[in-house]
Amino acid sequence: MFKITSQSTQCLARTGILHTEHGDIETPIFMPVGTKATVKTLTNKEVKSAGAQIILSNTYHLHLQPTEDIIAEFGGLHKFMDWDKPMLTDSGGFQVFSLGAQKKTGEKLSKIDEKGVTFRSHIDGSKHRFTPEEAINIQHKIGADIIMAFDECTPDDAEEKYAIEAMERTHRWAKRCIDEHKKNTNYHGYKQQLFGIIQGGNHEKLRKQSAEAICAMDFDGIAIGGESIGYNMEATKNILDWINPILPKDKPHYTMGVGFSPYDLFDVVERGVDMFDCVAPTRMARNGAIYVMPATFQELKSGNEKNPRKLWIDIKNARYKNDHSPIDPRFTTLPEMKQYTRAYLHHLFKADEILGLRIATLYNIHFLLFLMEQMREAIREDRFMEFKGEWMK
RNA sequence: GGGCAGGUUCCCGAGCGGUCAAAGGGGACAGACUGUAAAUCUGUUGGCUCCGCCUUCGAAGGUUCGAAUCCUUCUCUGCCCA
Repeated sequence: MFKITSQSTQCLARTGILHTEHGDIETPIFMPVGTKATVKTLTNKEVKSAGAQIILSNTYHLHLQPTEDIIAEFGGLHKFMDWDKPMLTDSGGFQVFSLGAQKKTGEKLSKIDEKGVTFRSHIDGSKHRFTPEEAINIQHKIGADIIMAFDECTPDDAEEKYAIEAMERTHRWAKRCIDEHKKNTNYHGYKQQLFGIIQGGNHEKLRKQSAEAICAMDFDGIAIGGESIGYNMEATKNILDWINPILPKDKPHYTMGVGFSPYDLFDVVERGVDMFDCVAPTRMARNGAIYVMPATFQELKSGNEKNPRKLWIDIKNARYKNDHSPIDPRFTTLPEMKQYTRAYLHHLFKADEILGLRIATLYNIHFLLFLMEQMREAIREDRFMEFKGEWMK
């Protein structure tokens, strides 16, 4: 189901093909996020034109709206949303974390116990219950090619005591997910693969322990989860270094939530990661942040940047008001991008015009996916580290 | 010509004797965004030699210890009656 096609001699980077019944995925790959059965603002055709091979959706969101039963009646999410390529659903494990966080109001929208999680809908406040079994059943009905075990996403700053608790619960839930999935791996008549998720917070001992436990189970792929992954790149690199000796080489490795800065992609690919997803490119696009090539960023950076990994411009900045250049003259692989000037995109954002969100989203997704294509090529030609070096200098 | 309502910091708009450099929006400017409660959120938005001082609420004059707030005249805007 997963075949490695080339292995770097310089680092752990590798290329591979992940086979699904809706098509093959060339890895390493970035997966755009389409939480509610849409990559926000884009049509499927546009998502494909950007180079997407697989997209994500979310169990929790689709369960609330339109519900898995509606989707199942269509024969699954592929048909419901007319997406014929591979798809992955997150289990709702992340919402245990994000809805469980204290918001301004002080209310928590999720509560965890051994059996599962009780959620309060962020839409209407109604009460919902997820157990590992329920999360798998919903994902069966939704019908993504790859489904995720129901886990407990550990906060970046979790102390050891809580990290152990969350990790051990995640392991027990992982086993329950496998048992439930085995009852029906072909709900809609095609095979669904199940990936397990490693937790353990920022603790070396726990990460290794979790890797051992998850890798020993019968999963089709291994995901590395937790808030730290992606959010804290130093921690992410450490965690990957700790667990890499334990990870099975012949299964796909998936870091959940990586892809905020283009630089982050290099760090995980170098460490043998095959798949990753992130809401950042689409969300940031909607907020006016547009990825640019390193040389372009050097030209345009203001000096006020707080984030050292920043590799985007804020098109809303006044400086672009009358800028006649294309968004990034160094990045024009999507032909229509040549025709849009910075001044025009700036105007669309300032005027609250929807087209601005669409152009920016298409652009950012394409940027990362094109970068992935170049990375795969570099790995195949065994010059990944040189390629990385060109970007980092 | 007569009557009424009103002119507030970039805009709209609160304030109606001291706690007012003046609420709240908007705009502008900047920052953030990481398995999407996100076309969202945060900060700044008169000047300065910045724990304080100066200038500001249509204009001028006045009352008062003290006025954006009260009085007088002028001026401008809107509506109504001739």
